[in-house]
Formats: sequence, structure tokens, C-alpha cells
Amino acid sequence: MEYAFRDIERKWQDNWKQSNAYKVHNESSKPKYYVLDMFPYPSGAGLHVGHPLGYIASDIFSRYKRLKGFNVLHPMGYDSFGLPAEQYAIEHGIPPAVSTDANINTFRSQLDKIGFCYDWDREVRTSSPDYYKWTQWIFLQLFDSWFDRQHQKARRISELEAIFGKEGNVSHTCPGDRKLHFNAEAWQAYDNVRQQAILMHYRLAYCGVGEVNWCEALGTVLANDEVINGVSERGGHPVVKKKLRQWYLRITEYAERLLAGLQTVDFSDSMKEMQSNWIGKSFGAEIDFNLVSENQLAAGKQLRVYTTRPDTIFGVDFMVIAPELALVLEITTSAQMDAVGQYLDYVNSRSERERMAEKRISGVFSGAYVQHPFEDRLIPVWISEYVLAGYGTGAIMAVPCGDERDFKFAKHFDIPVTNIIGAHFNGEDANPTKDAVLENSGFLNGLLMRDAILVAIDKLEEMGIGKRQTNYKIRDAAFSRQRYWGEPFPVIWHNETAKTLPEADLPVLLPELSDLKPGPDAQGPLANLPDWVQSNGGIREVNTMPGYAGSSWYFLRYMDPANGQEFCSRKASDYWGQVDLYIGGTEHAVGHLLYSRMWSKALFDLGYIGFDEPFKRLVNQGKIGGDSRLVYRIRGTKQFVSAGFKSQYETDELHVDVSLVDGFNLDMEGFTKWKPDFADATFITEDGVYKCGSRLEKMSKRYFNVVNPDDIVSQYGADTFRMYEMFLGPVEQDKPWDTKGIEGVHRFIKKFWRLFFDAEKGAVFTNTPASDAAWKAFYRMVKKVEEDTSKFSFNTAVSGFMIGVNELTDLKCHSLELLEKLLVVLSPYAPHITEELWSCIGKEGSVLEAEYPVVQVQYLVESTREYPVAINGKTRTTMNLDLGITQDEVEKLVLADQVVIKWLEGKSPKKIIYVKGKMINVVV
RNA sequence: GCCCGGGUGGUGGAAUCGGUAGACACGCAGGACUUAAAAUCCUGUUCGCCGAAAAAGCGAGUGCGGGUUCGAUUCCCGCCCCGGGCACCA
Repeated sequence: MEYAFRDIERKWQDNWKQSNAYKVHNESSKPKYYVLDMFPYPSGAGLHVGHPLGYIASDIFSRYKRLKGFNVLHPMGYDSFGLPAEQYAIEHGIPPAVSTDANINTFRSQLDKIGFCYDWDREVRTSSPDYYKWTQWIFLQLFDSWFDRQHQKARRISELEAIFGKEGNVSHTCPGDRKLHFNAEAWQAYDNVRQQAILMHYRLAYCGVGEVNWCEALGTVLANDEVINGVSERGGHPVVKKKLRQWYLRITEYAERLLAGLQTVDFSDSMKEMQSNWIGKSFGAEIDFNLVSENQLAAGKQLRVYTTRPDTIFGVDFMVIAPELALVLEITTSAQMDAVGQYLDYVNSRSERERMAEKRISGVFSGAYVQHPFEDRLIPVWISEYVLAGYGTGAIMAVPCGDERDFKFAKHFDIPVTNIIGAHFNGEDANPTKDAVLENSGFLNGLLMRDAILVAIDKLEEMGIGKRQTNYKIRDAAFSRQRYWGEPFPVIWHNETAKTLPEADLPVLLPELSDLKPGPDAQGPLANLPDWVQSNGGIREVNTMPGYAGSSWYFLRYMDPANGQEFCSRKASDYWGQVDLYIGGTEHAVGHLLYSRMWSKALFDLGYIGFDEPFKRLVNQGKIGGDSRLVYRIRGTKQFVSAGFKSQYETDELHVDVSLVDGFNLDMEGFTKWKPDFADATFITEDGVYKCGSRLEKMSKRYFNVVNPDDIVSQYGADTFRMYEMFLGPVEQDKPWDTKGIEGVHRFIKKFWRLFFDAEKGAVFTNTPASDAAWKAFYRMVKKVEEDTSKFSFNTAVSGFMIGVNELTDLKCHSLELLEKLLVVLSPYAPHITEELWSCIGKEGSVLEAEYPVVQVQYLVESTREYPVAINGKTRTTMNLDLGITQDEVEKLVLADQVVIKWLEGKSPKKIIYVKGKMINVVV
């Protein structure tokens, strides 16, 4: 019987579908395990071989866990709201709902061919009303909540209102407006509009006017993580700062908990670091300096700065404030007014992009001074764009001997530099050390800088001119988009007051709209639907939610996907709990992962779920790159020269479709038929062969280097494809796709098949018992595969299978008692062939229900009778097990392949080193 | 500039709480079976030296240069290179 993988795989895929083999129940006596993939955005391009890498890894792990006795939740769905579908609609006139459905169908058929064990009954689509009803509902919960800083948790707005009625906001500083203070009487005296405006400053989802990232080309605002180097992440269009009324998530309130939570989860170091950099916590002090200026407006005012280095207070040579601060005009003297005005014009003329692209040293003196708090010294106040208005207080104290930027500024404007760190400062460069002993520093003299930080803060606090302050770089996240293809907000505006819709009115359906042109005044397309906008005497919010809204909680919906009453029942989320294993790319480090962590924390605070970190463990799969093929056209001709001779000509490099190239050899006939341009191409070959050049780059249509998994599956089968993707290298690693190596894995699968069936003889499996040698080989393999699988080292696990099957083949082992165990171990990797063989050898049910074999240690220990022994490098004798080692210790020795045992002989401890059954080295 | 991660045969990659470097696979070379091909199987394959060849042996070898150690791909110090992230955050 031949290994007819096409028939086998189709048969079992149909069978699984019909029998609902992967159905998962929320009731089970087994322990639970939740394996989650980052769900895909269903793009029009379909899947290439890079996409399934993580899916295959998670599928293998899910199947493995299932065999080990866990009730495994392993769902899949689609992140189907978002910009690309809308862009596609604008360009091609196809409604997003239609193209999205078509794309999902393509994805589904591609996924099905690979044999995943998803429970499709639990599929979610973020663009489906059944789903986004609950996205809107969670938004309402965030809107109805505020963050209690004292208890570090979200609470209901009604509780805040009660507090305001009793004591005003004395205990709860307003996060949206630090200067807002009122008492109970004042609160009660405010009218409803005023009260609502104040509450808005506290809500976790709020609407406010702020500087946002506006992308003209996309016609929408973007969150900070969607902007990279001043251009949009999608499409690379310019982004400018614009003041707009926008919805935000008050994620800044969760900065501390988002940071602290990283300690409790198993993410890679780099992932944790990216997140903590984004949150950007720093410790320091805010210090008030008394202003001295002839400008009347500055009289009696202070300049408040933020610094992480209060120890350098005696090294301050000038102050710098951001040009955007209102204070600028209050302090500027009449003599400097013109210069400052010109400078502000210059700053306004520069876009965000220009500012970042060329960091010029620029600035202007305000004419004002501040008084140094400890010395009789006036310090000039400058205005410069290198100080950011949005961070700290928007003002700094500049210490040129210790800060590079301050130093360059001082040099540029000839400001004298005070040295407080003695020989650590060479006059040429600033030195940001904390290890210098302070000089010229008054009461701090003689202190080590890192110790002086606290001394200085204590002194400032004592004097009442400064206080400890922790700052975060993270900003509140823009939560509205001026787009169509997203969740509508369940909000109606009555003049300036936002009213939310009751739960019973959800979902607010996204109306059908054929023309997706922007609405007036930078509003989204929904503004073009007057009938929809007018509602109950109010006006609907016409913005929609951003792409990350739906993806911030989808892992909860999988637990209880059909629930019409709740987003997810508490019973379901208590049962499934945290995602035990989350697999996805690093590109979501500061977007999706932060937002979903925040939403989880808010839902936890409000009592809707029982855990506040959604993902216990995160594994980032690498990207699979394309291996492009290049041809070289002699400039101005239709003649192509083989790579070996290209240096002899002036050539233009062109990408050629990888399917037209075998290794590096071009199919010249195929090439001439590929595109009309090349129909009359001629070739300069190397002995009749045209050699292509190659380059590793992103897999993309435009480079003609995309490999479709469907093609691989139809040529080699899903089982081979699955194992080969794993065999390629560690899952976490980026790597190029190379189809050539797949032969090796395919040979392995065929070899495995031949343990059961021979092409001529038919069935070769037997009921005779397996030999000890066969069991030995088998259990060694199981041990390795099991260890590697649980360690996520799938590539070496595949090697383990290859070694094991080679050994069993050499031993001519066809014994059923062994082979059926072998099927179980292999089934997570190659589910189709193992299922087929399971039924061929007459086993009942499915290999899915089987039990994972337990490694029998005695088969591993057997070989450990004698070892040559080396003492201090010299081979001396042979050692038997009677050297005082117990059987127990030997088992450990063998199980670990290499174990150090320490024991006492006389006085000095010695160690034995055992290496792969061959040698023991004794070190005295 | 700062912070991570990484440099191992022709290729993808094994092996690191220090212990036979190169597992497994690709490719390549040779061979068996075959009229032939496909498929399958076997042998060899880090480099250099010695040899007609085989066997055996010798020497070097995990980016470069030092160090610790009986022993270093693994630990320490100093460089070089590649990949990723952040980038006026005071």
C-alpha cells in the first residue's frame, strides 16, 4: 500500500469536520489548558508559508497537551475590522463586509488544509454584530469607570459622584486636569453640564481635545504605536500633529500596574523591555524656581521643572522651557519679545517629521531669569524645541556638564558651563555619570552623586520647593478613528454632553454605506448619513473605534462565544482563566498586548473576570522571509546575463517569480512566457544554464517570492508541511523559506509509513512482541520528543523522530504494541497519517483520545554497565556500577544523559561526569 | 547614541548551571537496484597534513584578541560584525 497523502488528508479532514472531533466543552473533569494564536487580519493576499508557523507550533502543543490529559481550548477567529478593507473598498468599490467575508473564506480553506485542531464552533469575527455588541458594552464599562489611585483600581463613576458630593475632589486628583480643585459645596452647585465635563476628566474611556496624530492620506487619527518615525505604520503616509476632539483610553492610569504585571508573566526579556520602555517610568523630583522678569505677568510665579537628577542642582546653568507652554509669553521681556516671536514662528513652521528628521540646535533667550534656591545666582531661562511640552512639566533645568543635549546647547549659545564633577568632566563632552563625588555643590559637596539624589530631594521637600515625582512616557491612547469599518460608539451627543446608550440598545449596528468618502470637518464617513446621525434629539458619535478595540478582549469571547446575555460568563472565564500559552509576532509588543492587558485589568477591577493578566506565557514566532531570485538585464537591451557574468556589463536587476527558478537555474522558456515584456528576451548563459542571483527579503507579492502553503500541501501533504515548518529551525527565530529541504522530512514520513505498509507486500505490522533493542530506541525517542515538545524545541523534536524511526527501521521493528504507541507520540506533529494508520491497524476511536506513553526507565538504564573511566584526563580503567552509586542515581544519570554526582570519599568531594554512555571522568 | 538578541561546515541548524563540537536534515560525491528514469537503500562529506588508496595517525578549528580551568562554542575582559527595539522623555 502506497502512502497516498492526498486521499488520506482529505478523508480525515472531512471526518474531523463531520464528527466535530475538536469540539471543546466548558465542563470537564480534566485540568484546563488554553492555547491561543494571535488571530489574523483577513487580508486579500491570503496566507503565505510564513503565517502558519506559529499556528502549527500552537497546534502541536495543543494536541500534545490533550494527549497528556488536559481539556485544551484552542480557538481561532478573525480580526476583521480595520483600515485595509476600507482602503480596498475605496479603491475597488467593493464593500468591506463583502471583501472581508471573501478573504475569511480564503483563509479558512487555507487553514483547513493544514489540519489544525481548532474548535470552529467558537470562531469569532470582530466585525460581526454579535461580537462588537460586546466590544461596545466593554467601552460602556470603561466609560462608566474611573481609576482610584489610592487603591490602584478602577471603580464605578457613581462612586466617584458620591465622593464628590461628600468631599469634593480633595482625595482624588483629577487625572485630566491637575489644577482642578473643588469641594462638596462647589460640586453640588455645579450644573449637570459642568459635572459631566468634570467626570469626563476621570473616565477610563473619555472624550477630550488634544494633540493627535492626524494622517491626511488615511483621513484619520492614529495611536502613538501606529506612527513610526513620523509616518503611518500602514502605508507610510505623513502624520501631523493636530488638535481634535477625540476619544481616548486613560491607559496612563494603569502605567504602574502594567509595569508591575510584567513581573508575573512569562514573556521574553526583549518583549518585557519594549513594554517597559514604552511605559517609560522614571524617578525624580519636581522643583519650583522663583521667576525674575520685568514682564508683569511673571510676577510672583514659579517655574516648575522635572528632573531625574536633583543631585546636579548646583550645576544648573540655564533653564529651558518648551515653546508650546503658555508661560513663554508670560515671562518674555519686552526686549526679547521680537526674538521670541520669531522663534515661535520658526517652531510652528516645522512639522513633527522635520523636527525628528533633523535635530537642529535652536532656541531663544526669554529675557527672564530664575533665582537659584541655594546660591545667590540668577539663571537665564531659554526657550527651545528640544524640550517637549508633553513630558514632565515641559520645562527642565539644564546641567551642561552632565547632560549631552544641555552641553551642546550651552556650546552653541556660548553659555558658561559650571563643573560640579571635577575630573569627570573634561570640558569637551558632558558626562552623565552618577559615580562622581560632587564639587561646587554647597551642602552636597563630597557626596557621591547617586547618594546625593535623595539628600537633595529631602532638602527640597523640607524647604517646600520641590517634591518626589514619578513620570511615565506612556500617553493616553487615541481611541477614535474617522473611518467607517469599525465599531460605532454607543454614544449620543446632546450639545456638549455625551450620553451613552443603555445595554438593551446594543449593538449599535454599523449602517450600510456605499460611498466611504470622509465626512465634513475631518469627520468620518458616517457623518454623511444624516438619518443615522440624528437620534433621539441628539447626534450620534460618528467616529468609530480603532482596530485594537476588538482585539483587546477576543480571548475572553472564545471561552463563551455564543453567550447572548454577557460578553463572557464569569463561570466560563473562571474555568478557562488566563491564556496559558499565547503565540504571535513581536509587532504587537506595544499595541495590542498593552491594550488587552489594560482591558483585562479594568474588567478584573470591575469584577467581570477573575484575573488581571490575560496571558500567562507569550512566545513570539519568528518571521519567515522570502528567498527572492534576481535576473540581470543589460541596460537598454532585452538581453539577460547570468549572475556569473553580470559584473562584465552594466545591468538592471529584476525580480523573477521564484516558481520559474529551480534552485538558481532559471527556466528560460517559462521566463519568456511569464510577461509580454520578456517574450523576446535573450540570454547569456553559463554553459547553457542561466544562474539567478538571490536575496533574502520580506515575503511579498511585489518581490515574486511568495510561497503559498496550498502549493506545498498539495505537493507533499499537510503532515510533511507541518513537520518541515518546525524542522526549519527554532520557532522564535526569523528564517528564510527554502522549499528544497522539505524532501528530507517527506522521506521521513514515507519511511514511517513503511513501518506499517510495504508498497508490494502490503501490511507489514505484526503481533510479535518488540525486541528490547526496539523498545530502547523507542523510549529514547519518546523521552527526547516529549522533552523537546514541552520546551518548545520543535525542530529538535522532529530530529528525534527521524533518529527513532531510522533505528526502528534498521531493527526491522513492525511490532504493533510498539507502533501504536509511536502513533500517539507522532500524532501532534502529523495528525493525518497517524489517524489513518490508527484506523488501519484496527484501533477503535481516534488517536486523539489515546494516552501518551509513559517512558519506561528500565529500557534506558540497560546499557549502562561499563564505562571507561578517566581520572584527571587520563583513561585508567573501567568502572562498574559498584562504585557506590545507587540504582536510583544511575537512572537519573541516564535520564539526563549527563549528570554530575557528588559523593564523599575520604575528605574531598569528587564528581563524576557521565557522557553519553561512554566515559566517566573523575575530578578530584 | 542607548538597550536587547546573535555570530558554529557548502546550507538550515544540534550541543551551553564547562565535559567526545558539528546531532538531524539539505546539498554534493560515489555505489547498489533498474534497459532507463522515478522511488528506495548503502558509503563518504569541518579544514589541513601524511599517503596510489584504504585503514590509522598528526595538527588546527565554534567572529577576532586575551584570561580563568585538568578541560571553554559555553564563564570573564577588550574588540569586530549582523539582526531587532528605542531614540531629544531631562
